[in-house]
Amino acid sequence: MVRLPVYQRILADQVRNRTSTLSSEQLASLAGVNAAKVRKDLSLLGSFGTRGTGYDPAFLLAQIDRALGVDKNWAIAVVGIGNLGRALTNSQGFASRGFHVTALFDVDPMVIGEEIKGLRVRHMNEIASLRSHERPAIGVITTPGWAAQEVANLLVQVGVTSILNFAPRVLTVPAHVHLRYVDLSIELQVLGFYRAWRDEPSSDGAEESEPPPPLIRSVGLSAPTDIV
Amino acid sequence: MVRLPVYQRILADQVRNRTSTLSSEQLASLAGVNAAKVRKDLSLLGSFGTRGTGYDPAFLLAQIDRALGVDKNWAIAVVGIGNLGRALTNSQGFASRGFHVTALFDVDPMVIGEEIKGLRVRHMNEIASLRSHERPAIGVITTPGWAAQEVANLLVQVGVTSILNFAPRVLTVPAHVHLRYVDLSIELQVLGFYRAWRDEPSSDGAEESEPPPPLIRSVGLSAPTDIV
DNA sequence: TCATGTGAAAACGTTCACAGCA
DNA sequence: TGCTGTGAACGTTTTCACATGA
Repeated sequence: MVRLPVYQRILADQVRNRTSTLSSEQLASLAGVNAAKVRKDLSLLGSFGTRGTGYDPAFLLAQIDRALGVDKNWAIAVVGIGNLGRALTNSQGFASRGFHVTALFDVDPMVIGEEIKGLRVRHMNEIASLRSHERPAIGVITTPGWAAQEVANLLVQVGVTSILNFAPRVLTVPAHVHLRYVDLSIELQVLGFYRAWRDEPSSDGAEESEPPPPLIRSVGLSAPTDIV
Repeated sequence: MVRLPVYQRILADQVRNRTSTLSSEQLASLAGVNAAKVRKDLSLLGSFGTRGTGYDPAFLLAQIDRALGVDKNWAIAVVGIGNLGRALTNSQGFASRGFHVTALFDVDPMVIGEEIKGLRVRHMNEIASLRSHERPAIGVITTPGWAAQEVANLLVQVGVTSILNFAPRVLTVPAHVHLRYVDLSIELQVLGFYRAWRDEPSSDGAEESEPPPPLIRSVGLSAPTDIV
């Protein structure tokens, strides 16, 4: 299931390229997984391929879009208009995935009033007075750590029940709120870890004699980040 | 293993707060997992807790740091100095996790020459002429999609064997290069998906009668992003 | 007494291998 | 013939439950 968005993007590419059919083998190699996985994944959505031929990219894409609820078009608010906040707001990817940014907040007077993508950055305190059509389903926190909890509180107050937190803070929210953490530097760390383990096969004399542990196969995003 | 960086950050927090002991239960609740998982995870590193009491945050943190190779201090190059590239370069998190940015590249004449964190942004073509002490172990690609493959080629040419790709492109690299994709909007999508499934319990009449699938437990970052 | 550390069981995800269909 | 779809086998991760030790 976690791979559906990957297939989605690849298929969109293929549709643009006018590819008429795509085998599980091809799709797998583009996605960097094996063919069995692709077939298993897709079979969970239904039987959308043709035996002996493959999949029709456009049709398959439509099925995945439906499964992923791209039609939902969630409203999201971004709080913290630093580099990452801007990157996310300007991102092309959101629209094509069923999200649109409806409100931007910060506390910095230098930033408040600025227009990004036609939206004026407002002071964080105005979160509480959001009008219903701007009221986000999802709040994205890209503030420094010290502000994150207060932002979360404000978002919860105004009825947000899903929060994506990029700030380097563990947040406390009511049980009904769905909270995810993203830490970009963990990705790097994993890469480094992986490298250390692969490229330097126990060249270190002082290391314990333990053989390489099973180690990292996929990384769950589950912790705060410093990138703001 | 993928959770160690999470524990790491939480422990660092606790050390700052002068917490003297921490039970697996407490650590678990901070990390958003269950206590059994925490104990299993930590037991793989060794027996660092005290029965009946818990763990000493500082000591445990030191063990995790060691296991994660924070001492390695990898050199990384960031290619593509847009919002995300800046966010990553300015990130506090890298240094504390054993990374330091040694080189910045772009193609935009407006950006080339700019100084960020004491590093001058250079033209992408200069990747090839990197001096050995700047030569990165890890390359981070935060360019638009169209530039990503060329950047990857240059990085590989200069001997980079680990690449973290934020660009919305599937890249081709030699087999010995370790490549990871990051897609920030997938996190949002997952959140939306999860919400759709939780908050709207089959209110849709036309939906298949299938009960909510097991669904997403952790998200592997494994696809390109649009955020650049 | 209380929380760790750990075998054993259960759940889960991946891979295999092939039947079934175009 | 060629590729999908899928049971069955396999391996890994998570959970359970409790013996162990401070």
